Amino acid sequence: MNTQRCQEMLEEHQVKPTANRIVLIKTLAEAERPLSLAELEQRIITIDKSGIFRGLCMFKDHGLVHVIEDAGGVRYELCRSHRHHHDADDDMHVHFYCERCHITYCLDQIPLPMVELPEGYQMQTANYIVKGICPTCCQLEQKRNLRLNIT
Amino acid sequence: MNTQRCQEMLEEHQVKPTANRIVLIKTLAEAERPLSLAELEQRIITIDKSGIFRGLCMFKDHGLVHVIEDAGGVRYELCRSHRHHHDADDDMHVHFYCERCHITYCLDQIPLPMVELPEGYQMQTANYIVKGICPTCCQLEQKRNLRLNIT
DNA sequence: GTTCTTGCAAAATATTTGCAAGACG
DNA sequence: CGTCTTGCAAATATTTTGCAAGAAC
Repeated sequence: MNTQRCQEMLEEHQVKPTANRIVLIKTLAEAERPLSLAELEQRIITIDKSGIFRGLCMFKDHGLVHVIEDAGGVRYELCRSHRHHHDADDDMHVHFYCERCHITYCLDQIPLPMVELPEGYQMQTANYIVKGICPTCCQLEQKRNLRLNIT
Repeated sequence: MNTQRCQEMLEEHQVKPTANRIVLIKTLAEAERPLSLAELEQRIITIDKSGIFRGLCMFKDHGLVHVIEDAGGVRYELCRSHRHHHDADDDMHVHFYCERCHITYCLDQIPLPMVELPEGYQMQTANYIVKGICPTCCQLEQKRNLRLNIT
């Protein structure tokens, strides 16, 4: 996503487009998966972690990012939906957390299956995280097993 | 769950039933919702937090507890399924995290909707957390609004 | 000027480990 | 004995805040 578009996106969500925020949203947009605060820190050496943190809080409050909690901690992902703020949005998909390599994958192609909540519960958002072994780690393991059998 | 049953449960899962572990599993069994390490610490004053932590790790490794990550951090819940260890188990249900009171509710009656994973992903377990406002907080808010209107 | 934003340092939390003493068999 | 378990303290890691300097308007 180009700088121009990032700026627009911030404005659409009533967030003043400062230089830092544009960098932050751009980084999130370019990420292939949800990133933790620490990962964002690594990718954005120009902004202090407290600045990244505060930016993420602001984005969260304005419905710009999804917050995903998994075994690796809290991760942030740019929200691509068109609704704003705290409404349930239409860009929710399943995530996969690999217990081996600790990467959280977006399964964009799998929309969140909806459930009927009991009376009185009001949904704002939801997270569906499947945990297990990712294809890469599966393959590695298969190779390793093969090697062990041969030896 | 009585002490006897707790002990059996541990043994069924190949965990040596020490006094501490029986207390821990009993506390989990009596909990009406998944508990965090801090909450367990409050409820079990006789065991040090490191002991609780290590107990939970052991239980996790032996398939005795489910680990649930939500906006309130990591929580543990006794697993009532019959399968052991790392297999996907049959006691998975949806949870609801209240953004207002920060309580995580078990929606026991709602089983986890299953999704078809892309080729190569191997599921071990899954978490589905719906976030929003719980019935109690909803009601409180309605009352508050009512009051404000009258005033 | 006034308000908003930022970086730095530090505080507050939360999680995890080392180690020695004790329990268990 | 030798192994496993436990409590305590401390190390790590993570998240969050206070504050003063600077930027934006």
